This record gives sequence, C-alpha cells and structure tokens, in this order.
Amino acid sequence: MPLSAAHGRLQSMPLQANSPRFRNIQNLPNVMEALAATRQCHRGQEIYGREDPVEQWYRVVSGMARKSTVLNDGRRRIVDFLLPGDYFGFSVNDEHYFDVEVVVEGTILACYSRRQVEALADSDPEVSRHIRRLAMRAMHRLQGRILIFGYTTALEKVRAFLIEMGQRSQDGSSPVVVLPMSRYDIADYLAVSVETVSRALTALKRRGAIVLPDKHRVMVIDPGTLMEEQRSPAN
Amino acid sequence: MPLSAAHGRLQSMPLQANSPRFRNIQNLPNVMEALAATRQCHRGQEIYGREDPVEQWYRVVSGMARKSTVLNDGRRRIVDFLLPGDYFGFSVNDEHYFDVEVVVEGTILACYSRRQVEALADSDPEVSRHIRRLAMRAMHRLQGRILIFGYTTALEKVRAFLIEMGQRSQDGSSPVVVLPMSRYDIADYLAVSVETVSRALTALKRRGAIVLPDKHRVMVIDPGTLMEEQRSPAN
DNA sequence: CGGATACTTGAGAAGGGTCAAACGTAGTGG
DNA sequence: CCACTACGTTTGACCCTTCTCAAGTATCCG
Repeated sequence: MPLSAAHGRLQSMPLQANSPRFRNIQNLPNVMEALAATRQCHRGQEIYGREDPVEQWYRVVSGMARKSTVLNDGRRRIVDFLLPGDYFGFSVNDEHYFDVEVVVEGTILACYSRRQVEALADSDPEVSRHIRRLAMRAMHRLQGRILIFGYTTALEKVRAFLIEMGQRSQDGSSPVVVLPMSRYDIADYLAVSVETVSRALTALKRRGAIVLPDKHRVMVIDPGTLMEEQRSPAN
Repeated sequence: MPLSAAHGRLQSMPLQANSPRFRNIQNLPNVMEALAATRQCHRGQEIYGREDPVEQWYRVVSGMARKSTVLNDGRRRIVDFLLPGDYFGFSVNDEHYFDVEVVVEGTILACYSRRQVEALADSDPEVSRHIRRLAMRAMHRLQGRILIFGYTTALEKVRAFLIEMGQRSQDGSSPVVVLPMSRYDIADYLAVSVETVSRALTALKRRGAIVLPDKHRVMVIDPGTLMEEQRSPAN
C-alpha cells in the first residue's frame, strides 16, 4: 500500500466540469425557466449576505459575480467566481454562509423562488434531475478547485486559474481570456498575495506564454507552454 | 467599494456542515435504505478508480475512506475523507474523476445501485429531496475546505484539520479526536509536506494545546487554545 | 526477530509574504 | 476641461515559513 504515491502518467485535463461538453446541461426545463425573474445589477452590488435567509436561487445570465467570505483576521476568501450559466444561492441550511457580490457592471441574474422551484421539483422528475445535476456539477468544480490549491507554487496556481477561466468562458476556443475581476479578486481566489499574482503574470509574459493587451485580457500565445508543466489528475 | 476588505468581527464557527445538528438529515428514507447492500472492505482496498463508470453510490456505515487523485508530477491530493454518514460516488458525468480507497480495516459501506436510486428519486419526491440535501451538504463541506486552504500557515491548517475532524467524528463532545489516517494522508489532504504536519503537531503539543496518547489519537486539552487564533468566516 | 514502513527531527535552500515605493488609470469635483 | 485624488497594478528588498534532503527513531507486520 504505497502511501506517498506515485508515478504519474499524464492522462487528461483537470477541471473538465467547465468544458463545453457539459454546457448543455445548463439548458433549463421550460417549466423551471417560467419561474425566473431577471434582474440587472450594479458593480459591487450585494446579492445576498452571510446569514441571510435562503429565499431565492440564482443563475448568472451575463456578467460575473463572486462568492466570498471574510475571515476573522480580515482576510477575504473568494470561494467561487460565478459565470454565465452558473447557479448559486443553494444552502444546506436555511441561511447563507457566504456573500455574493456583482463583479461586472450590468450583470444579469435570473432569480427563482426557492419555494416554487422546490415545489416544482417535487412534482416534476425532470426538474428534480436537473437540480441534482447542477449540484453535482458545482461539487465537481469545487473539487477541481481543491486540486488547484495543491499546486504548491504561485505560478502553477495562476496558470491553472487562466486555464480554468479559459475553459469556463463563453468561447472556449478563443485564445483571449477575459478577466473582469481585479488582481485582488484573483489573489483572494487563489489564496496568495496580490503582489504574487502580479509577479506570476509578469513571469508568464516574460517567458512568452501569454500577452496582456490590457489588464483584464490575457491572450494565451502558447497553450502548450501554459499547459506543459501543468499538473493534472493522472491515472 | 473596498477591495481588500475588512475589519473582521468574530462571529461563528467554520465548517458547520459537519456539526451534529446536521446529522439528522443523514437518516435515509426507508424506501432508499431498502436498496442498500452492505459490504465490508479491507485497508487499502480500492472502491473505484478514476474513469471507472458510475454504477453505484455509496455511504460509509463505519470506518473511513479517502477520495484522492494523483497529479501528473506524482503528487497525491486527497480531496475528501469519507466518514460514517458520508455519501460518495456521485459524478456529473458517467465516469469517476477520483479514486476512493479504504483507510480503516473492516470499513463497512452501504452500496446503492445508481439506476435504482435515480428511478426511485423520479417517483418519490422525498428521496429526491434527500439526495438534493446530500449534494448540498457535500458542497458545503467542500467550500469549507477551500477556506482552510486560505489559512496561510501550516499550523493553522493542521489546527483547522483537527477541529474539522473533531466536529465530524461520531462523538463531537469527546475531547479525543481519532485520526485513523496516516500523516501522509493528512499532508496530502492539507497540501503540505509530511514533515510540516509532524512539526505542526509537535508545536501544538509543546504549547500544551493537545496531547498525543498515540499517533492516531489527539486529545484536545484546551479547545480555546486550539480555536483562539482560528480564522473563521466573519460577518 | 527482522525488514519495511511510518514518524520525527535537523539543516539548508527556495519560494512567497510583507513592507515600501512608483506608476498608471479612472473617477470626481472644481 | 483639467487637476486632483483614490485606487489598482507593478516592481523591488528583505524576512519568514515551508519544502527538500537527510538521518535517526519508532512501530507494525510477517
């Protein structure tokens, strides 16, 4: 029983829950879609806060939000960036454990009454199945995130972040990845300092792996370079 | 819009999904329980492997298992320890993305045919609701884990780990926390080296926060000391 | 009892955090 | 419209923690 395993064979990519082939499951049953009320939000606006009651579920239609919490030493941790197609607002209890704030001005959310959706799920197996899949998809993404934290060096974390954002973005095939969030957001997402994020991006730029047309846009010049030393789940 | 927030007020404990008050939701509907086949497993035994098809769902009845993957540089990452009451084996796709191996000799698992459970969920709203709650509970635990990784120092990580295991253990009130897994397992769970885990435990022992009757048992002498510098989600 | 594995401890090196400063940019108000 | 200010970003210098390598000890299992 080997403990500190093991002979990695490169096999497949991490974070596959974000790849386009999974996107189809985001298509809602019409009956559920009928319950949605859309809402346009401002940059920095709080959607809900910690300990708020759970009255609605949400889906990002366009734009971006962040799910975060502040630790008691004042550090902020971002648990998740919420991109178009992502659902959020679920809770095991009847209150929230995180804050959700809008990152991009004009972000549009679809809001579902929790009571209505749950009632619908009770009567419609298709809706119920859909929600189960959403939850499992969210779990899968969180597990992928835990793997990223296993990357010890900051360069690897940032690299994994760029790859993740590229896969999750609307146009997965485009070499340009849009990063609407600030460097502080990225830092709090990866649990490193802002300075380190900045330095890692500079390092990647210097070695020709990426180009930065502006601060919120990354062009991946050589996906190979970006990927090659990438640690991914192997057999 | 403050970016690098914020004035933390200590407010509540992290990782509450593991606290006893949530344990009741583990009680299965009888109709679902009727589908279970129990199975006793050996230490080190693989329950399923990466890329295996998803044919069964599992629940730990007694003992312990670990969900892990090996990165392509040979490093192993443990994404979750599976304790009595925990469900596993879900996947967004039809194949697994992680390995699950038994940690404790004689671990007993309840196995459910995925097809049967899903069929049951379609016809029985109570089962469906139950599964949804399980998934959300698992998500909540994963999010708590992401917060732990935000703890920068190894001492904080180990401390958070001990608290988590204490809360998740059967007898949450006992000052003795049982750690059936090896130090290597803990290291791969917290993404630090074995040596660092060992040093952190020694440090906690030296400052009188814990006592180690043997290598797999930790007595928390002063929960206050263990908790006090603990970072937890604040308002 | 013996070998392998797990655990602990030490010393050196490397990476990231912190503090500090400079630059760029966007938004505000005069 | 400009100047000013606040904020986001980048870069540098230094220090501290953890990783790595290494050795020694303990423990488990045959």
